Amino acid sequence: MDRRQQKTRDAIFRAFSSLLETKRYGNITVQEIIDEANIGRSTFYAHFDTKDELLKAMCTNLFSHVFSDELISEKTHDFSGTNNGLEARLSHILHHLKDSEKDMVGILSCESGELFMKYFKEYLSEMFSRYLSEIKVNAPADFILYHLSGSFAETVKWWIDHKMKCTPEETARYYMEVSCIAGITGTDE
Amino acid sequence: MDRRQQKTRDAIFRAFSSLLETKRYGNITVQEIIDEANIGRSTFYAHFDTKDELLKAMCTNLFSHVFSDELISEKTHDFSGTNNGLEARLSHILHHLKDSEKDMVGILSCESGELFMKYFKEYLSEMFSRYLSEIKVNAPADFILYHLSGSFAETVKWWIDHKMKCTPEETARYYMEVSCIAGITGTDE
DNA sequence: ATGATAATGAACAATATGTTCGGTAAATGT
DNA sequence: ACATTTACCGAACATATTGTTCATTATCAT
Repeated sequence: MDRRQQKTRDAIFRAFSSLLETKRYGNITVQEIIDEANIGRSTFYAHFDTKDELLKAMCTNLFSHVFSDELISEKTHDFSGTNNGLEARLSHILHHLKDSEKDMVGILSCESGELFMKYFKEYLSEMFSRYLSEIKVNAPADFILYHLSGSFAETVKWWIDHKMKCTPEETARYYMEVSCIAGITGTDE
Repeated sequence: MDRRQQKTRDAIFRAFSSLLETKRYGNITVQEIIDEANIGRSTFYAHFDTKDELLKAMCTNLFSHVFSDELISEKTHDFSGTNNGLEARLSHILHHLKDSEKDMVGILSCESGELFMKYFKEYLSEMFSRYLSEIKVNAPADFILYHLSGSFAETVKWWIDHKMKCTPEETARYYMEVSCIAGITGTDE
């Protein structure tokens, strides 16, 4: 990719991220992003058609990082043996999220949080579905999946709202405590 | 309250609700609400300073209805005896929500859902706090509360996304199944 | 060096915002 | 029934945002 594109793209992301720290997504205008990023009007629209697409791109960036281990371990199928249980995996995800703390706090602010959570849950749902067969709960499978993804996403939100003061391990522990999957280890087969 | 006020207020609510059926909250303009409600520009601003306040007012309306039994039973303290357990209470809330199905679907659409959920969880959190002492889970109390409110709100969302095809009772049952409060009855004392 | 690609900035029409104000119609209460 | 209060209207207003276009300039890749 052209260095110039990368540069402006980064500038836009940074500007957006910075604005999210002080304003709600819905109240941020394209104009402000342009001003903050210090780029030309037409340049912005050359990169993103809408504000929503910018947010989506940002989330995708983040998740591709956060879930990168997931994808790798899925591909190499080497997560069956050692300490790759569900709880450890959740800790892992939280660790990655902590790396992006600054962005997270902003993105999760109110309205944009809705979109973020939506995308986040999609990733989570896919992950949890691998454990579904182990779960013995008398409810529809899609409800269980919805619940697990949703409540873990909520856990992350709680964690961030509390300035990530707990360690990822503690947080993952709490989630397991409160979840109906307490018995699941994910270390089967 | 002046009949005229009530009339325009209703018109605004109806217009807003109707718009939410086809558009996302963030993409709805005040202008559209004005046109749909067929009122004067200044009239809208005489009622609501911002779009957010309109949404908030709508949510408050809804919840005061949905949680009305809650408040009554709390006041009269007569929910200790018979079938007033937690599960029954949750069913009750779902029943009330079903009455407002049309509004719900709209409000929950994406961005506005975030605000709706926020307000909803505040009510739920207050309700769940009454059961907190009974819950034996090794995690911070505020986390548990956050989790219970959040996951029940998510349950409602799931329910609505599925066109409320399950009965409120089934839905409440699923929630209890999947929740860490399965043992709680709420019929103590 | 040069052709290709990206950023610029200004200008554009179209729309949205939030406010003001005199006039009109309807409600209230006595 | 009447006078008074109150709400609505609608037009006009300055201001801001949006999304697009285009000619110009700067930067990149090779």
